[in-house]
Amino acid sequence: MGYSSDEKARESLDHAKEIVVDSIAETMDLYGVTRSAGTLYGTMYLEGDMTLDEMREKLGMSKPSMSTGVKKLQEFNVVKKTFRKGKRKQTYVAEHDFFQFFSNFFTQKWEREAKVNLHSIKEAQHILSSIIQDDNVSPELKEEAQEAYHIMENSKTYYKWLNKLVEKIETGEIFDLIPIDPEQEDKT
Amino acid sequence: MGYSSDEKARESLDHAKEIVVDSIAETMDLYGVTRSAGTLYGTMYLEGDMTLDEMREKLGMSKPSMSTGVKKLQEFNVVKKTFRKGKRKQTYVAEHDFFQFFSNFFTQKWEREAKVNLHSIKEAQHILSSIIQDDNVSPELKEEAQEAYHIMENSKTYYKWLNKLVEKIETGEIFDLIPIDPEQEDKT
DNA sequence: CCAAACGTTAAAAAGTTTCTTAACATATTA
DNA sequence: TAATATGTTAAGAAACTTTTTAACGTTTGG
Repeated sequence: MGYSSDEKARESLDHAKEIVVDSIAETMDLYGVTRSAGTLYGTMYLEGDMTLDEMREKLGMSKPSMSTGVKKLQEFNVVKKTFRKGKRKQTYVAEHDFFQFFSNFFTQKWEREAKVNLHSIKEAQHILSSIIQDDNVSPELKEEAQEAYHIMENSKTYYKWLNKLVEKIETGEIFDLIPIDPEQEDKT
Repeated sequence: MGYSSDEKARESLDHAKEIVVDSIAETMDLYGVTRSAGTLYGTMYLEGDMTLDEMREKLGMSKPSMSTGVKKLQEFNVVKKTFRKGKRKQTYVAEHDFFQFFSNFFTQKWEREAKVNLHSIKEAQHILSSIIQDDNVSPELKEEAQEAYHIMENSKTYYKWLNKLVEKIETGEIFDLIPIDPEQEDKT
């Protein structure tokens, strides 16, 4: 039978994976992804495509948790449904290109940030304009309105830049500007 | 006495500010900043420097909440202590340059992400190497270890790129690569 | 066509975070 | 030095989120 170390090796191997999965979960937590969703992503990243039941067994959690977790990850565009030939169960696969992950995750948020804020600024500035143009308003209030208007106007520059950044990322142009370092030797 | 619209104007003005503050809070929420911390930042952004008591009054919350909220924002490097001459109370000021905000906020997180994950990968790969080199381990396990090793090795490329991105942002080089659009006329 | 499998939704429970009140330590000024 | 102001810490309460158990509808295979 041989392979006397298999049991220990299995344990070490799982432990090694765990270290990285935890680490991924911890860092995703920085961006507001819950720990369990992060763990789920990390696990799928290392284990390849999985069914809900496989996830449940691996993480020791309930199936509905897996279902909602996967759904949340799908919303972030970092997990997709797949089909495993001949299998009845649905499988899911994690985005395994971190550059794509970065792109999907952040551009979605930045796009939203720019859109939401530019919209509010428009609305607010419309109100402020009325105040500024109203002759029955005291100079003090007018000035305060002017100042707020100006601050908002100023911030638009940022949101426009953010949209540019998003575009550069979505087109992949960002990787011309900031090149990806060539991979080095696999010194196993 | 004149300025017959002042009362209404005050209300409109506050409402206009509120719209933008809410919007800022909502979008900061996307990155894992709590709603109240976001509101605090937004308020300080529009109102200028404030004392804890001014914040408390403005947001209708307790002073300890303001204290911890400000502290959290300081951790993100987007709020700083200031001194208001002649005043005893400490004042705080929000980073009012959103480009600086972006820089401070994201580079901190990306730096941490790269550091934490590269460290775990190193640790995990060390374990995996032992398995791969152990002749008492079955080929199946070895292969699995190899595969995990390879995935991890591969992901290092991303973290290195992230560090490059951080550097480009910290040095401001990013704004040569993706220029900030010149501001346009203030068409009040 | 029936029985089992699968995934999701709903409601309840558990856990976590945020907020407030109260107490405390430090600094200021009268 | 005493009294007050200021900011923080600690403990408890409230609110919110996550997780689980249970139930439901749909699909699939015998």
